[in-house]
Amino acid sequence: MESVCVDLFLGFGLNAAPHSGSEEKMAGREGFNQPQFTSMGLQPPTSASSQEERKLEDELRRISQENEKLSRMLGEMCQSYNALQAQMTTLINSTGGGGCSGGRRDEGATASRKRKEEEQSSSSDEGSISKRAREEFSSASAATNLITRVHFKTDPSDASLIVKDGYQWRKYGQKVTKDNPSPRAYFRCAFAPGCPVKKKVQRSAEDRSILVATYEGQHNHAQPSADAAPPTCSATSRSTIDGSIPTSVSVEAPRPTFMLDSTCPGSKREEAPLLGGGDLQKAVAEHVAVSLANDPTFAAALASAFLSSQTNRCH
DNA sequence: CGACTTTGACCTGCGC
DNA sequence: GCGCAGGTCAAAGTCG
Repeated sequence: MESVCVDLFLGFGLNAAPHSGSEEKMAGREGFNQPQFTSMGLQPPTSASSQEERKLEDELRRISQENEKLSRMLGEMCQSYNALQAQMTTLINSTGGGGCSGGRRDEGATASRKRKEEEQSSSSDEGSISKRAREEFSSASAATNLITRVHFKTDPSDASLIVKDGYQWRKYGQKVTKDNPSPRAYFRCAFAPGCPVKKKVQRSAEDRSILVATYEGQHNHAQPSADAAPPTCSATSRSTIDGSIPTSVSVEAPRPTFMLDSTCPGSKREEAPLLGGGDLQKAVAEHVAVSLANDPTFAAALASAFLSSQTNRCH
């Protein structure tokens, strides 16, 4: 298990000093503003500051401070996470690799594994080969296991458990589960032979108008159609596909990873668990950039600053 | 007739 | 070891 700590001092756009973290730089208005405008490709205001500009500066300063605060909080979280991880490692080492219940579970897993191995070694027909191949695929997908849950808002009168997400799925089973009266449908990716991705679709127990799709694994092929988007895409684009609207997306991973809000377009949801170090940081930066680009407040402030700088240049 | 869906049976893991 | 629940298989049915 590797520790994940993200340097999230957002060194783009609004904050001109990504790694300085110094408050002195923000103290002086000149030192604070100039790099920002130049970093955005804008000319700094040439005339005396108008009231609007001052307002904007205040806003920028406030955002920067908030940014710094969040970075500090994240740093603390990383520290406590690493401390917990260290504690867990020492605990595991001291107990010889597992507790009572875990040991029993491991025994069971070993037993079933042995049984599987026996079956594999004793059989040699084609049926068992394909079965073995499937098992290998599923274990391979388990190695990079990524569980994504997507909630789709649908018409409650529509009883179908079909969620069109751009991939081709083959239904291979349906089951009524204990915790939910509505049946759960099981799908396998049918686009590429050997694609390990599976999908479970079930209506929410609380709200029957919501379809909960659980994706397991990662596609080993490109997305089949461009018009239909994967679950990462915006609700508006998806709602045009089949009328079902994803209301929220969550990602679960077997080891600690940085979670991205997958509801935003352009975020790298499915790649998140594989990322580490520089890639992770890059993805985070991209994600934040996209989020800011979609933030109407930020866009308005940017437009206003641009207009103001242009007006000042003309005068 | 092939591709896809349905559905009961079977398999597997886990708790007791 | 037994029973339960979730997951998967595969034969039968359906559809274009």
